[in-house]
Amino acid sequence: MTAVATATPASRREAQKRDTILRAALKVFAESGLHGTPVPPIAAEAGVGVGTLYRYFDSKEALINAVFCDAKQRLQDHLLSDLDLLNPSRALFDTLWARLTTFARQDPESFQFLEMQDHHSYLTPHSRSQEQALLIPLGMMVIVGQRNGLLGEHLKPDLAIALFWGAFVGVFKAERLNYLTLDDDDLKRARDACWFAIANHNTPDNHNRDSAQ
Amino acid sequence: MTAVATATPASRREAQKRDTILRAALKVFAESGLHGTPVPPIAAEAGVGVGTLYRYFDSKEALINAVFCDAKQRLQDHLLSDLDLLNPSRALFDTLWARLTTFARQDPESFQFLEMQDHHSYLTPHSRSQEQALLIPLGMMVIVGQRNGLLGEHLKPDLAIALFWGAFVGVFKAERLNYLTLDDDDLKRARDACWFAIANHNTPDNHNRDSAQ
DNA sequence: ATTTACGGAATGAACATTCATTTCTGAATG
DNA sequence: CATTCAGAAATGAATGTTCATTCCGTAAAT
Repeated sequence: MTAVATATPASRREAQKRDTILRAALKVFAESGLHGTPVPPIAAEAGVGVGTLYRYFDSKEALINAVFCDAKQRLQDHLLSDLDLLNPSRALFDTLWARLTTFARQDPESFQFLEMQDHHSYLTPHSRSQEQALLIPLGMMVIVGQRNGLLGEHLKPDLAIALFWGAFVGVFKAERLNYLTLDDDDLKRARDACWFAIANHNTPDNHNRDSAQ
Repeated sequence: MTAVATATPASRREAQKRDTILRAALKVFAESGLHGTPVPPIAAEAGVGVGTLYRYFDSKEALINAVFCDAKQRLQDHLLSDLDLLNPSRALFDTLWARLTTFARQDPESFQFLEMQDHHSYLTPHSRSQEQALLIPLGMMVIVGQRNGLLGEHLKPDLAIALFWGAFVGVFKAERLNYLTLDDDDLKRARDACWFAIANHNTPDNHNRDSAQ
């Protein structure tokens, strides 16, 4: 039956090819950096001609932005789907950590790409706004958690997130650069350490003055 | 005696110019990245001709390595000088945090440069070994701290360092990218959070089994 | 006077992007 | 059902640009 032979309507095939290129670009960028990577190797990795790549993306810069949005979106979906952030708990924290871990393990290229410094000079305002879609719900979660007495009151939400995200990235970066190997126990301990960093340490009587050094 | 008339012995002036170039390179690299940055702007920033730059450094790659070693050395000196790492205490931790903070504030270019991902592909074995000079003493400090019961036993030293360094970097990176503004109180709170992450949570009666999630 | 340092135009390699050409696609036709 | 054919898609050699590095005429140092 030819219905399946020509299985893919033109528009669908185009979308697929676009995706192939996106994937290839992510892979090559993660390996060799942004400025460092010529366009032809990306096209080769995707199995298309250079000209074809330029049919799908206006420029290398546009490609970088597309890869960025795509990866960020994937992270977002993976992290937040089916999660009730407005009911924070230790279990929710553990779930977030676990999801972050599987993301870093299953899609290391995306994870690494998102951590690159130098794409920031490339990003369009639209790409930048994509960031907020992840940060805002997390921020709300922290706020609710603080109201609940679950998380420490002292850290402003943005700071708590930066601390936590930084620690997570630091651990996986160290692993990637071979400063470290991580087994499952290590990951649980790291998770608990991060929890201690932001949780509420309620010896309810504490009125500790902070003496500067 | 003409020794003072030509106030700067040739070798000294050369060393100075080398340093000027190093500084300029650090600045420009921190602004525009590694691959992204042409050599001529570096020479211009240093106030020398391109040819001169190549008298002092064999290649752009050699320059990058030199900048890296220089910055790492500065960090090391700033962090560790006159510090007895083998007597860990909360105060020592606070001192380290404070020094890290002043480093990030006073020499933001070095701090940012050291955090770049993409220099790793450039580094010579010698540059790489430079890393160890910082990591090993810190690792020893963690080990002693754990023996003392000051730090949690559970984290292997490398992991504790990665966690702490990652969190610190995450916070300052967030500030640099304008996701965050940090006043002195925020920094103290972040410091305390990091401390909680790695400290020993000794309600001394704890024989807590770690129940898997 | 001779050596050494300097600068910046000149060189060639590597790159992002274009475009003339070829290949594919699928609707229309016999 | 086979053929045709116009338009869409794909291609990679060619183009102009940007870059790292060199080289040589000039200036400073000794």
